[in-house]
Amino acid sequence: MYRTHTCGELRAAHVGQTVTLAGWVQRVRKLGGMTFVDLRDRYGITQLAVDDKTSAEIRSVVEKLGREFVVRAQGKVVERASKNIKIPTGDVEINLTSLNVLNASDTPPFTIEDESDGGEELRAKYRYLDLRRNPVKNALILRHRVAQEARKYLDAQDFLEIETPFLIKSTPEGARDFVVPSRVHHGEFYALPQSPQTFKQLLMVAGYDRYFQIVRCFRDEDLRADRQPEFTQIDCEMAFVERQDILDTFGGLMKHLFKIILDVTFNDVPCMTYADAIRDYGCDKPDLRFDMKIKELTKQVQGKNFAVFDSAAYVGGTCAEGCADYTRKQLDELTEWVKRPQIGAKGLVYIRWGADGIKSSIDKFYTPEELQKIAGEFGAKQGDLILILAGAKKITLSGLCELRLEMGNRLGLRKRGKFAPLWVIDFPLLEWDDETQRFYAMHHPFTSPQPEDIPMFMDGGKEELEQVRANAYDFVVNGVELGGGSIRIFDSKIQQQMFKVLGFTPEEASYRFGFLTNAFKFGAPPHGGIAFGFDRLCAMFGGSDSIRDYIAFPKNNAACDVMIDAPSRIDDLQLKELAIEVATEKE
RNA sequence: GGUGCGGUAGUUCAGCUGGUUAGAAUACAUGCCUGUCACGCAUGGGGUCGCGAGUUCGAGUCUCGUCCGCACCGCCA
Repeated sequence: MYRTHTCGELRAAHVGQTVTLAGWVQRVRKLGGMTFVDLRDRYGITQLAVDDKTSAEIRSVVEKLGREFVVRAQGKVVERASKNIKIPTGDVEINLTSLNVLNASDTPPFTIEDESDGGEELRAKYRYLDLRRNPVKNALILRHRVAQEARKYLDAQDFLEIETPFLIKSTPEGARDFVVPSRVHHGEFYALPQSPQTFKQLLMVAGYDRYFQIVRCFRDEDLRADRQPEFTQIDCEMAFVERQDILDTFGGLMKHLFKIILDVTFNDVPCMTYADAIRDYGCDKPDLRFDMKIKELTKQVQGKNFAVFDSAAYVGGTCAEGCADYTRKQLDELTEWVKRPQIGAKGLVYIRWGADGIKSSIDKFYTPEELQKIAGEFGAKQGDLILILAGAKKITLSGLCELRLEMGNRLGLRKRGKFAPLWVIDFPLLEWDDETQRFYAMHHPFTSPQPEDIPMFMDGGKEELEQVRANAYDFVVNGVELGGGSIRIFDSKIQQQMFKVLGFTPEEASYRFGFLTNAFKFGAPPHGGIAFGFDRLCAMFGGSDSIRDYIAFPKNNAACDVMIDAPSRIDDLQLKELAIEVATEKE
């Protein structure tokens, strides 16, 4: 037996016992006549003590210890002469009776401490060392707990966890697929699932009316701090449900997880339509921890000879409370901020309601009364600063969304520890793409239109189709999209119309999705579902904007695993077996 | 595909308008130290300033290119 206890469990109550511990050397402190060794494992740190009463043999072993050596230590638990209240095992230490080095270690390239001296790149390369650090370890423990709690909750509600295949068929819609060549069928390819979407629908046809899976999904798109090419979803589907059943069931799951993981209680999750979200917040995932609603001013401000406003398709603003004391320099800096390519605004108009009355950057064009009226739109009061953007509607609204979030940050309104959950509903079903001159499904091609919009969907023209709302919903917390889903189409006539609207010929539709439409001929129940971004959920629980530390072995910005050096070339024999030739060297 | 920031000791960084032998902290090594727990003290080794061109009497510093990392835009049904 390598050990009798872990390095995290010994307390004063164990004093007098002889124990064996095994772990990694965190640090050796030599004080001349005495030496202390911090021994670390997953569970904690226990101090080993060596003094002149310790055998010479042990002392010579201790002499040679280095950081991260793996050792096995045997000895008696004793009460410390000077206790360390900072760690749970701080009342005791081990008087060594035996010490073996199980394995030496090279000096690690960065310190294995909570505040490591290692940069991100280095820690990524030595991820197995980074994983020894508490912040990463705790993130993975948190992830484990969230997964277990989600399973427990869903199991108790009769959901079955069923695995679906990873080697599936490429679908043309949506994100780029990761593709796997077939050795047996030259020139043919599997795709890795972007989500188990069609399989969970087939499970509904099969009668497994409550399904879930904590499952890896793959999308070959560029990365972000909150986006990895392989990521994990809590994927769920139910049969014989309407939208409200889904919102209740999975709002319940979220409530449960927030309560049990963070001890945060929220009441029923409010609903907001997509149209309202865009109108009031400029985006489909508003951060509702603070107000600062966006107001449209287009009609009100036009016709006063201010060309910027007169030529704009949309003028709108937001009110930053208590910011009237912004200096010229701060306003200039904010103007530069909105003009960055990421925001893309042409400029920034302000109305400042200071102690000396209302001043603005557009005083030439608007009377104080007119400015006052604009201020009134926002319910502004003395001391407030109104920020206005103008331009094309879509880009201006998204600029206002970013500006609102930025001002929210500056005003400290986006507090950690505060959670504002929200259902966003009634998304548009379709999006027109000018480049390819066709509609794309905003969610996916199996999303049902809202029941009352079905007639419009079945025989509407382009204008009508753009108006059709989807029976889809997103779960948003603090401006982060944590999940989304929809009620699915189960009527084959509606599904055929969907394929037609998306520009598939019946032959194409049958080639791509025939397996699904065929299945639907054999008694498909009404069904719908949702998928939660599990990594994002964990990052939110852990208070991080980045999901990387909640994944044991994440990819870097360029989708590489720098530890194992993937992706990498494969040898010619492998290529030959797969009947693949690499066309151009990417050098 | 694009924008921004960064790349200097094992590591994290400083290094001003170009100018002696490129510094600090930490890590590492050695010695001293009997209650440390970020132990302390002393000494020491450690550098192709990412790479390649260019400007200059002279480049870590300026210019161009290139590679790498991070954040973001596009993209992500």
